[in-house]
Amino acid sequence: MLISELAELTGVSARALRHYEDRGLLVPARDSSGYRDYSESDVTRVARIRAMISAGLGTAAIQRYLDCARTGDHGVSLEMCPDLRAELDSLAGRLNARQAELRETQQRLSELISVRG
Amino acid sequence: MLISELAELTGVSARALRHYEDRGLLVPARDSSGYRDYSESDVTRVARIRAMISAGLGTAAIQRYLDCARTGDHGVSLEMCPDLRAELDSLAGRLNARQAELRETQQRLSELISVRG
DNA sequence: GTATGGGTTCACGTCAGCGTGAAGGTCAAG
DNA sequence: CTTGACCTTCACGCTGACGTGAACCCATAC
Repeated sequence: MLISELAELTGVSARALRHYEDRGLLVPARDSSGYRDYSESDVTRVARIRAMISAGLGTAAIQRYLDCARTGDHGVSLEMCPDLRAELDSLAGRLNARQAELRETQQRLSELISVRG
Repeated sequence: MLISELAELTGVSARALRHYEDRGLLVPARDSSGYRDYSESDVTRVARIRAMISAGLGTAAIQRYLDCARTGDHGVSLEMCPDLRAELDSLAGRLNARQAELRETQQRLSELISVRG
């Protein structure tokens, strides 16, 4: 199918799909005139990519682990690959750190507001 | 005093101090040879700048409101300027939104980890 | 004189996932 | 033939507080 069709089906912009190709996440076939030709299975592949992005994974990490992912009854899950567990734990740690920073920022902001001059 | 001295006193890099000057937040005098010549009061001014940055304010907003700030017994506080209240409330709203997004991300990540394949 | 250890002003790099034209080829329809 | 709606490949813009050389001036000690 054409890129606009896959974009429609997945709700992901055509630009984003091209971006995924640049990152090596989703490399479709090409027809005789150079148009990208996506398969049906690419719909679920895009879903996996989106799930991992929304979980905070970068495209580089996604490329390393995308083939560990599968779509099950309860949404997207990941078959364990070596190092994947560590990578995810690391990411969770960074998210927690960011969360703590954000709370600090909110705290300082509220002080700035409430203390008054 | 020289830029390196102020940097040492405040713990802010010389590059950052020059950046603040570019943004119009801290514009020191110059000596006969063109060197930046900071005053003692610039130490507290840098503290105010850092406090506002760490509260999530951008340099543009800081420039508009820096002179509303003062250093009191309980840290940095802000004298109210017109529009400042609204600006801070707006910022607080964005921080809350970011916080919510982050929690969503953490949620999706934990699902990715716990569901298993 | 010169080897240092400052200082100065540009100005691009960083981090990242796309948005957004720009310039031009492809193809079904009027 | 000519729209017009797609497609293609660049390649800069965005968000923003700095990091990091590059190339050059200033001052002090040797």
